[in-house]
Amino acid sequence: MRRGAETLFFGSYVNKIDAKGRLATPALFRRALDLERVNAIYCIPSTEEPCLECGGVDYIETLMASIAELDPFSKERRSLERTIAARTSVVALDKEGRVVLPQPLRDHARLNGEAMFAGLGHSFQIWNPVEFDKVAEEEAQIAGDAKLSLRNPTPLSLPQGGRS
Amino acid sequence: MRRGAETLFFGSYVNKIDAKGRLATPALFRRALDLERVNAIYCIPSTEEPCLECGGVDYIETLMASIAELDPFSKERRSLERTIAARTSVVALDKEGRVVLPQPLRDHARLNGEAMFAGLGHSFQIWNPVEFDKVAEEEAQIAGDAKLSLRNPTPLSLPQGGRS
DNA sequence: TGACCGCCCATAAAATACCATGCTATCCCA
DNA sequence: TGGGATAGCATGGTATTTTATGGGCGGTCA
Repeated sequence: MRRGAETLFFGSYVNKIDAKGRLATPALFRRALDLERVNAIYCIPSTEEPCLECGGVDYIETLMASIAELDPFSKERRSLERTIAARTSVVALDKEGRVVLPQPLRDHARLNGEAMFAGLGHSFQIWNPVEFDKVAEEEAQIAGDAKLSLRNPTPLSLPQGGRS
Repeated sequence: MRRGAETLFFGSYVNKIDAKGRLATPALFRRALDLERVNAIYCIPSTEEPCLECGGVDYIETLMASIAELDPFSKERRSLERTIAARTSVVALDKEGRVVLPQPLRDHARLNGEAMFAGLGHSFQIWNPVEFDKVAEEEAQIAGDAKLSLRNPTPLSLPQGGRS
């Protein structure tokens, strides 16, 4: 089982979409994906934002597994199955690691000339860079407050002793 | 699991940044990093100061794990994931233990000719030495006061809570 | 026919591996 | 105790590989 930070998605990258609609997946993300197993990424249009929720086969399996734990006849389960499984696109990579996003996905994320990959750990998102910038600032504000409530907060800046 | 003082980051070091942007990681820090597992350091631009919060794979995993404990659908969690995972750069070391910091990181920490590594125990920071000196005096004052109130006045016991 | 898709190859720039040098602190042995 | 050998480290330059990006070509399906 692939576990550990080397299989996580970190950082953000802006790549171009060429005339044929091709978009290079960042090299670091390709390494985090288990492409040996399935040479594709799984994309779900976000229900809340103009972006795509994406991940590799591990990601979609984890998602489906958590749905499977719900009561088979519950309303939640059925609506989750519809909004997730049915809306998920499996997008294959070419030999150079590029994907061609189906038109509905491109529309949802309002993509034109370039696309931004934003790492989220076990998954990542694809954004129009302009749209991402719009939410980034407000985002940082919320995160700044939330950070204080973490059990293991980010190390603060107390310098230890002098310079040697 | 690697736990113990030999895996902690202590001391401060100033190294040069060469024409290609390469920067040697201090040898003692390299030993504290678990480079066998992942040959890289993880760098996050500090939201509060012109410096980079850095650590090895253990550091980022601890951070991500504490975020993972939050409600998966809360706004706080999403914001933290985006401001931390998406802003984190995974920077590989070359055979000599040097890193090349991406331009956005160099800009954030205002680095030019040289960079300072400041140990923080489980993580470390990278500063422009000049900027560091600006805050060092004030910080030493706070740390000095805090130490007086500790029952075990060792650097290891400095609470990670607040720089108030 | 024409839009589209999967495959192949080309290329420039950027990232990375490889090799070399000089300095410093340490060790060893006379 | 002193001085030469040694090992580790920061640093510098060069070669090789990756990576993002561009385009071509034949097949397919409506």
